[in-house]
Amino acid sequence: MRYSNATNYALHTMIHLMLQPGGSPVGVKELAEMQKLSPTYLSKILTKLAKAGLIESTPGAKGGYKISRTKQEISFLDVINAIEGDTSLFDCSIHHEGCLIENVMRQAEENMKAELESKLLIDIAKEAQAK
Amino acid sequence: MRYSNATNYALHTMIHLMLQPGGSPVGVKELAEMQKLSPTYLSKILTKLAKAGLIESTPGAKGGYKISRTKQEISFLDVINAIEGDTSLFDCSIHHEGCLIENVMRQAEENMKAELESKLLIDIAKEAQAK
DNA sequence: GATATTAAAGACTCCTGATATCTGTAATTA
DNA sequence: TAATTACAGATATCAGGAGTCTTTAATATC
Repeated sequence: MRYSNATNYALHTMIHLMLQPGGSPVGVKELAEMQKLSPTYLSKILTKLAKAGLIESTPGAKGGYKISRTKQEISFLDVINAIEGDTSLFDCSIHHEGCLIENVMRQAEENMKAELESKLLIDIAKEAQAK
Repeated sequence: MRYSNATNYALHTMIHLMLQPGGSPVGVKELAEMQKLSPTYLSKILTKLAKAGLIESTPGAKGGYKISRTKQEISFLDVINAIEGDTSLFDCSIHHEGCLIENVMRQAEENMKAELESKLLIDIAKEAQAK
């Protein structure tokens, strides 16, 4: 099991948008070329991010995408949930109520999610810019 | 993304074997009926667990499977690694060296793994038995 | 208002891996 | 020897990931 490629693309795209000077939106074509993806495929990912409220889209000429929320608010977990959906890593289909094994797995999952929620994109963006 | 059903079956089987009195092995048929699986399918899962050194198999009449390691040593992570393989949840295929995003994801994964390594099957087995 | 530009949405294909069963073979013990 | 079991392999099915193409809707600029 592993996170999908789409999540990887989404994270990189978000970082890139954050490093964009001014409020001018960036077109899908430009974003797609950077990661060597087809614009239509990346569009699907961007649409998910937009529906989650992480970015804003403006159609038409000179349109594109830009960060919508205050940059300081967006965490890794926000992006992951937007793409993967917030499903749980483990469901015990055998015992339908209060499986002890499921409890342990859920607890471990929470530990990971907590870490991902505390990490903000803006910090990584600044770090990347410094290089 | 989620853990496979096989991991779920493996965990439940391990707990069951731990609660087995004495050192007598348990046959596949009995283990399979309990989880309503075909014996051949469960055999594959058991083989993985055996190759990982978590259980031992004795063929022949009155044969079956039993816990091999000292019970106190086996953690959730041991079982998961035996079934899922030791893969990482996130690989950045874009930047091949030192991706900042990958670093964050790996750190979060470590948090989860640490929790799963600290949880021992024997504790859950005892808890289940108390009920 | 017409046109060019861009995002949005849906249908579609391809492929991998998970899930699961059945059959047959080899090994071991009663 | 006969019964029981592990073990390997082939097969079928199904879901989801990955990605492309086409059409539709919205916006800005001339």
